[in-house]
Amino acid sequence: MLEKTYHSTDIEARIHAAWMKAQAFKAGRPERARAEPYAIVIPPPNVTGSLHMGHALNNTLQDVLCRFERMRGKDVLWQPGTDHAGIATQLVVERQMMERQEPGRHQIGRDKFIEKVWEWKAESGGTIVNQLQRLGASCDWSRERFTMDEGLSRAVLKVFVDLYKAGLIYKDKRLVNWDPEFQSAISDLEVDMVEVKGYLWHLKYPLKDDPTRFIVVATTRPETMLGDTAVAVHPDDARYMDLVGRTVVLPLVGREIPIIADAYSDPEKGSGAVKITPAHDFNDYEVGKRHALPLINIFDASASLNDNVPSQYRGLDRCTARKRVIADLEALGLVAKIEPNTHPVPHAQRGSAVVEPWLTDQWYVNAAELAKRAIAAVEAGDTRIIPKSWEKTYFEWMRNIQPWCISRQIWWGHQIPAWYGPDGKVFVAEAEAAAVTAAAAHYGQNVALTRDPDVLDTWFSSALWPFSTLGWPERTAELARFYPTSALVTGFDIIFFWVARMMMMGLHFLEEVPFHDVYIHALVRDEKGAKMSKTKGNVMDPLVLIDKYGADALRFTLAAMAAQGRDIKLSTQRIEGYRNFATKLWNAARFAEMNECVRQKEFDPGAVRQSINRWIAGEVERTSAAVTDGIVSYKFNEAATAVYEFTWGTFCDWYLELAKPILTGNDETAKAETRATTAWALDQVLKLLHPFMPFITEELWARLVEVGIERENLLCISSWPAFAGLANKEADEEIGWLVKLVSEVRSVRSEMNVPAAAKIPLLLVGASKTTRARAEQHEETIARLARLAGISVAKMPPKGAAQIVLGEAIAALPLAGVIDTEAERARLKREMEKCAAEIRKIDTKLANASFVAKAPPEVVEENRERRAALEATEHKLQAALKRVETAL
RNA sequence: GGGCGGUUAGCUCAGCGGUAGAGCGCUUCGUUUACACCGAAGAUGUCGGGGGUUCGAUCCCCUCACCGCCCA
Repeated sequence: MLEKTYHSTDIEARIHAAWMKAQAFKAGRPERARAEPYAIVIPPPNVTGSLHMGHALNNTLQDVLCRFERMRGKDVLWQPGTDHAGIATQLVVERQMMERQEPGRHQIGRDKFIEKVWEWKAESGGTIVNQLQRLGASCDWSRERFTMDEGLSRAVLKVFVDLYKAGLIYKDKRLVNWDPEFQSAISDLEVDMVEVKGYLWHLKYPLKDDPTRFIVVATTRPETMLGDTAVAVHPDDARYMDLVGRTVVLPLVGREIPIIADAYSDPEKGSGAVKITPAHDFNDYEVGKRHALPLINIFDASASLNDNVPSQYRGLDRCTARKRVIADLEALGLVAKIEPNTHPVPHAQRGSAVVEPWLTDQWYVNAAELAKRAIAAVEAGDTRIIPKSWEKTYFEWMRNIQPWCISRQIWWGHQIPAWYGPDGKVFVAEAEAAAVTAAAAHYGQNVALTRDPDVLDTWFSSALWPFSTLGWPERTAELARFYPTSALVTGFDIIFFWVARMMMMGLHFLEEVPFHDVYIHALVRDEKGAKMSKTKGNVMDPLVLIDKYGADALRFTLAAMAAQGRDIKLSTQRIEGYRNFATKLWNAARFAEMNECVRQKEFDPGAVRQSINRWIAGEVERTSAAVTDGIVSYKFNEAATAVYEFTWGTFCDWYLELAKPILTGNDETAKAETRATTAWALDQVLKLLHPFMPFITEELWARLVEVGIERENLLCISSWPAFAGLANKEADEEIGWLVKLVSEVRSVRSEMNVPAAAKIPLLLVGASKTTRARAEQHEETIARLARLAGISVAKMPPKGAAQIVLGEAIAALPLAGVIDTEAERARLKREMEKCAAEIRKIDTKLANASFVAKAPPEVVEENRERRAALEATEHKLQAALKRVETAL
């Protein structure tokens, strides 16, 4: 016997264990060898990470897809794993070493340090994997991968070497985002623009040929003036026309630098003239390239001033340098103005150092070349981006793609397979031996080689994820079966980093897109719409919510709110509502159990005779179609809503209520059929709900057959409901009438303040044969649901009766003595007014000649029919009102 | 500055050419043996403003306002 309330915490771990034991999520189950494959690779979470709300949404949606397709009979591979998160992991381990007051990484050396990282990984890495399991993620956990695994590392080496040989990887000196604290290049992804309150300094640079004349430049970073190599003005800026081509003498430095004309300079901003520091600003770098300006690097790796600046500034850090430069310029009277200014400053996501654009030698991927096919594939529809609006973002980025800097000056990661000879010549090979051989051939003798100390960007290995996890570069059976994968589900913030790069690599190395569909979902925000962040303290921990409301409730909430193109503002109230929904389902199952609604083998929903059973079968059919449509079109909210409404609003509110009189009655045939139908319909609910609420449905699936026929399978590998021909017009109309009658009677009772306990008679007036038959057949049910004493037929409504117009008939509730006649009169009047207003609206339409002429005939016809029906109702109401008024 | 998205019931959000919907909250009633994490009934909307297209606009187009995000 089921308990009265569903307790998620009691069952979730047990159900998860059952799934694991049955290996239910293993791809390549033998009985599905011929089934259609369906594959999703998880966007690998960071190995140092823990589950946040974004993961919860992302993985809920993937799980909905996977569980759904698995139930549809496909051979599903949901490939799990984590990435090695080079910088984040190295930081975590270094911090830990520091806390333990152990020697730093430079002291213990690279190999020892890497060992320590692996130790850390073994102990505390991948907690997110367990957390995903708590969410119910049906990944094939036996295939879990890590980007630093041997096989995946081999893939990285091969890709690097192949791309190098193809000239698509090369070394270059360019500006990169440099983290001076961490002393590594970092990716754009790892840079956050933070609005910072600072100043705009207006500096005066004297003209070389007329030191009494100055050009004023405005800057937020005055210390970089030591590296200026030009001043730029807008070509159309009349104020400076005569200055273009002349030179100024850079104060403090004494360097003579040109005044150039470049549209980059914004005449509206500051003074309209801008200093150009090509080695320390991305925009200036581009200007420098256009005008062949020299690049003067003034910082060392820790962003302190180097030997390229006058001696008094050497060795100063950025902050001190700024103060000194300003002080010195002020002393010279060269600061024209200082105004407060808020501007974005790049900060490193990890460690939050101010990022410095810095000129270094790094390895690059020629992304523009690889992007060509990635663009074409989306244009051709080989990969669909859903919702389509994101295509634009994808194309925009791909068409303006910059060389991809892939080297990082850290230790944890895939060390770049490049070796240098004594003269600096580079030998790229998958293994050192091959590099040595190549070097020997080149130099004509054996020479000592030094390996490039840098490692590759973590994203470099993540880009290979859709095929490296399947065994590539080996041509494995999994690769043949599951590549290209079916879908990738991710947030829009990483379209560029995952989607774009996976596309490039997949197309280059496998000659096929990595996935057919890319579903881009929204961001989860707090209930006020703010982005969740640790600093704001508004993060909602999914695990806390799972503990409190159950994984099913959290998942259902996320899915139900995952409307395309809109962020999710999550509130606990909503989760609570879906927790209640789980309890509702639990109690419906409990009711079924108490009434011995036992599953029957060979039950045929198309063969039931009772109208409520025929009706519910049709409703199941409609619902399963709606849920299926919703999921296949990635409209998760529509699918979730459809199954919710059916379960609560149709199955619980009406079907079970209508079934009660039969289940407690004496018609054994009807009772047996209704029991079987209830069991069947409940099974269908469990199935339709399973992708969203896997735990409770799996539990009920097992518990509902404690008596009766055993299940052949766990719910998660049972079959998805797909029916045709169950809908029955007659039954639908009959039950529709019944529902309407009961609702109207309840409504009138409530409005007339009839005490809930009072049982009153109902008289049908002017009812057709069909109506009378329906009333007779369902008398007991109607009486029970509407709390009536009985139903009979009458020629006229008795005096002082409340009257309900229902189709051709009037249902009269003789309430003489109970009823407030004046209230009834008001009620009828209100009803009439509503009718009349509708009729007026329709009349306006029908009186419009062009509406009748131009609107589709079926719309015109529909309006005519509606009008006729409304008019009939109005007449009946009119008559009813008259009767009430004469009684007054 | 460029681009994208939003503005619908008190709140959170669906809908998106032809009778405005849900959940929560609110009001009233109710312990009818599945469920008070419940049931029944009810109230609440110039669908951001202004133009336009259309027989008809919450929905399509233009424009303005406000909010948010991305890029520069």
